[in-house]
Amino acid sequence: MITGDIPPNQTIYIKNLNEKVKKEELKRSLYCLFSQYGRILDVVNLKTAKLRGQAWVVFSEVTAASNAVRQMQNFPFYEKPMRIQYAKTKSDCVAKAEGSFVPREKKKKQEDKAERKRRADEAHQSANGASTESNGGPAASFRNAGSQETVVPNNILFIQNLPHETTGSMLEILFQQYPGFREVRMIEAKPGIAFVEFEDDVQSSMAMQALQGFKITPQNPMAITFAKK
DNA sequence: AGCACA
Repeated sequence: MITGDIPPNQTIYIKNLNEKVKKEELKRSLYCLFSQYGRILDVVNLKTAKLRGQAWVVFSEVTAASNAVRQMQNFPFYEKPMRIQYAKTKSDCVAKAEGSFVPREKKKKQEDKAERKRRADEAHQSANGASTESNGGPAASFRNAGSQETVVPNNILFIQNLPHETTGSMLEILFQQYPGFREVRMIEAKPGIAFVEFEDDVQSSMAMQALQGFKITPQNPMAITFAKK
């Protein structure tokens, strides 16, 4: 098992990422791709010699991380299958949120010593403002959080809950703005649904994330899932 | 392969 014996963590560690992708694009793509599993607090990616090709995605819940580890395992992302594990340690943004953040200074020598020292300091002077800052990234959204059903990615999206008067060209306007768009297919006999095809799974995932819940009318939030194979 | 917080 790829996760080995690493205990569950709300942060996932991803390796085997395509190192040619620029950092900002990679972070944005990871954000889009993984926000289907839950609210994302942070995405960390460094391009140093030791850390390129790897990233951390911090979820607000461990259950979201668990689903992501299982369901996105080996997902082809920029030509390379993602290898996903739980992170080995707590992310700084999580520690900050719960007020236990200790800025690291030297190496990772004896950090429980540092922890003790911090506690002592706090006892003396109890003025410690824990700042909860969230990093940049596209607008957050969470859906499917905690869902147990297995998501099988597909380059074809299945759209439901459309108003019956929706036309193919209306959907085309919406979906063609996302890279990899191929075509919209409506089923004459079945109003309210449509299929939208992209070149690959990554691109269809991005469009799904971007347009999930989009309302053509106030009563019709789009429900987008991957089409069944 | 590589577990950080530019």
